Amino acid sequence: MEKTYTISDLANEFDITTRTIRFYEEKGYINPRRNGTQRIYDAADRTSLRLILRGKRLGLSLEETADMIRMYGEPGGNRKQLEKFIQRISEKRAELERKSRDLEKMLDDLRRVEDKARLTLAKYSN
Amino acid sequence: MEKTYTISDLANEFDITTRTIRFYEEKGYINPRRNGTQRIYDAADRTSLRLILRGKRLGLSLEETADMIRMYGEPGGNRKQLEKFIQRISEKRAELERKSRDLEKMLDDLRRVEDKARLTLAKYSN
DNA sequence: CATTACGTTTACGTTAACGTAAAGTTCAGC
DNA sequence: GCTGAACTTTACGTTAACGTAAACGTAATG
Repeated sequence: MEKTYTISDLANEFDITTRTIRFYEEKGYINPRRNGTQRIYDAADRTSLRLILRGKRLGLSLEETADMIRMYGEPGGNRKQLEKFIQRISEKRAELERKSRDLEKMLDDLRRVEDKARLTLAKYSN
Repeated sequence: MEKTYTISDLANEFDITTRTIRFYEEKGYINPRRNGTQRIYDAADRTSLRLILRGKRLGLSLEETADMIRMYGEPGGNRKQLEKFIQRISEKRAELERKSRDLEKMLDDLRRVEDKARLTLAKYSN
C-alpha cells in the first residue's frame, strides 16, 4: 500500500491552511482521490503541492508553476512537438536564470551593507 | 548638472506604465521633485525604481523591497541600533539564500527534463 | 492658433490568491 | 447515542498592485 495523507496532514507539514489546498484543487492543480467525500492524497499529490509552494516562494503565479509541473509529466510526442517542448523549457530556464542573477545582485548588495555595519560596530567595541 | 528623467523616460526604459510609477510615488516609495506640476526624476529615483522592479521579479512585495532599500540608506546609529540592524539584514539575507536554493532546485529539475527531451529527439534524427 | 504629444489628478474597476463564516456531514471514543 | 474533532460545500469578503477612463493643463510644431 502506498502512503497517503489527509488534507490536514499536508496543511500541517507545509504550514498552509486546508482552504489553500482546496483552492488549488478547485483550480485544477491537485486532484486527490476520494473516500466517499473525504480527500485522500498520495505521494504524487504531495509532490505537486511541494512544487507549487516552491514556485510561489519564487514569485511565480500558480498558473506558471502549474505549467512547469505539467512539463515534468509530458510524454514524448512526435519530433515537432518535442522541438517545441524543448524550446518552451529552455525559455523557462532562461527566465529562471535571469531571476538567479537578480537574486545574486540583491544578495551582494545586502552583504555589502552588512559588512559595512559590522565594521562600524567593531569600532564601537574598541 | 545632474542628469534627470521625465516619467515616460523611466516608463520606457523599464517597460512599465506611467501609472505604475505614479502608484509607487503614491505609496511613498519614490519621491521625485517637481517643476511646477511635472515630476522630475534624478539618478537616485531611478535607482530606487530599478531596485523595486528587481524585487518584484523575485516575488517580493513592494513593502518588502522598500524595506530593503531603506536599509541601504540607514545611518550608523548607536551600538544597540547597529546590532539590531545587522540582525535584520542577516535575516533578510538568510531568506534570500533560501530562495536561491529553491531556484537552483527548480533549475536542476528543468535541466533534467530538457536533457531527457533532447535525448529522445536525438533518437528521432537517426 | 489648432493639432499633437505629453503631462496632471481623481476615482472607480480588476485579478489573483486566498480568508472567513455559515451550515452541514462523518467517525472515533466514551 | 452523544460529543468533539476533523472533514465537507457554498459563498461572500479582502488585499496588493496596478488598469482604465474622464477631464483637464502645457508646450512644441507645422
